[in-house]
Amino acid sequence: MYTCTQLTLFSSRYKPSVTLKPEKCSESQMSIRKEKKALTRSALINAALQLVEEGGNFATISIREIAKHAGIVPTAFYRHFKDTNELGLNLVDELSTCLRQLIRSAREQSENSTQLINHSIRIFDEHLSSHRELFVFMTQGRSGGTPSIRNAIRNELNVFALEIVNDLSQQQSFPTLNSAQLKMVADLIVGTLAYSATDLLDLTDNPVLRTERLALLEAQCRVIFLGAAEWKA
Amino acid sequence: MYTCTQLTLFSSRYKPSVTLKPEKCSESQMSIRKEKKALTRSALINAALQLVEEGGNFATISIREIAKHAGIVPTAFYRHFKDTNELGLNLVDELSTCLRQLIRSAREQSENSTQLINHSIRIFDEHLSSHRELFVFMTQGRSGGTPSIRNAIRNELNVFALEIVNDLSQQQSFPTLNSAQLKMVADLIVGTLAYSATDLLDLTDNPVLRTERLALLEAQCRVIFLGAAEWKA
DNA sequence: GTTAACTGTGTACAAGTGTACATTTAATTC
DNA sequence: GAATTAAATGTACACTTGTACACAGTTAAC
Repeated sequence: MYTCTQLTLFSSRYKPSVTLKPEKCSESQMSIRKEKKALTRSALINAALQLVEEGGNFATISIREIAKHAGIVPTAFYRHFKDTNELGLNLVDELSTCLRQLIRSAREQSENSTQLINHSIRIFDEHLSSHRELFVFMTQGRSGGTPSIRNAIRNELNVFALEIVNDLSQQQSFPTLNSAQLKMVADLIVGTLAYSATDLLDLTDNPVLRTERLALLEAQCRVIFLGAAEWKA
Repeated sequence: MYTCTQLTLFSSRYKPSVTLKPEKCSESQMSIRKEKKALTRSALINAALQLVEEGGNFATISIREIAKHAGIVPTAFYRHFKDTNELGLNLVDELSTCLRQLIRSAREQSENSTQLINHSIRIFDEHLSSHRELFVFMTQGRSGGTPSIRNAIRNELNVFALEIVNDLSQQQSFPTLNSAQLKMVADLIVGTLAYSATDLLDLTDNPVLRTERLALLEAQCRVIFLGAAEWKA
């Protein structure tokens, strides 16, 4: 249907795999030492995410807690991160990769664009479930993180919105809108998704209410699309 | 233009003044003791809000910190609240009053409904500034608070949305929508406002970007209204 | 006026925190 | 193989935290 040509948006940034596996580093063979370091590093990242998912607030978890969960001694933490804040910024990088995967999955499914909203929301939902920890971190951090983390997350959501702008303009969903107006609409969509995320993440073990919430989100996206189509300067 | 007749929604709940003054308790003359207690109680509440506004995360501030800022000894905290969580639930009550004032102000201004969105957003903006602490707490707590605080905030935002439904139906803004559909739209509006709040609160000392963000919010609300008008089952 | 109730004080302690520093262990380099 | 480098350990210390407990000072009740 269309090709991914927004290289300019991302070519400058490398992000590690979101799978959080021990950083395979595929082609380049690492030295054993660096390999082990990368291993405990992602153990720390995973420990932090796990603690966040288990109900902890990222702002309150301590270096010692993280280190314990990662199976290392507290002071070893400093070999990898200066701070919990610095670790948090790395979590944002994981989030970035995850969001990009989300966009890619949504694009694959959107061949038949008649049910575009349906499809996209289902994919969003699946990502919420399969990367719960990251999205809990995202929703927490966007308003409750340190200033630098808040900014980093804001930035990722902005990039996400720009991706949506790209898609909307390539599919000519709203021919009457210029790119600034498309961005405005995309921001509204992203905001609505992010806002819903908080609710959905809290409904993990209540399938009925969760489905209801998803239906609400879908209707709201439809309203946004209807409104965007009607927009006049 | 219209009268406030949604008594059924609120008649069962009393909320203290949001001004956080020492709980005047107007008509009933309190005993001196209870009066003093109420005084230090709101000193604790104000201390917590101040700490939150000064950049602290509510989840991380300690009983000792709050007590110190309130000018009492740490252990005296327990005479008023069992927990920081219990204090947090009281902050939600303050928030509730604040949101109700917001609705009321918006209604007073909405006599000429031609610029309804403009007016409402300006009022929203003013409330964000004059009750910064409460809204910082709200955005933090909605996704990063304890489960009970998250629920309490969710509940308040739901009540807020119901108020909007009330207004929309009384003004017959969208004659084609039934009340469930109006609620869906109101939730979208509330979500968009809440999402924007996080951004706006971070732009307090950057008037230029702040104005931009407000313009974005206004455009987005317009999209929502356009879409709601176009909605068909 | 005495007694009882209650808010706020002061002390105390065990548990948890960040982090400096010296040490051990293992991989890389020569 | 010896020397070097770096990751992880272990110990240590000065905080901060929540909270139990005994106490003091005031107000309320009788």
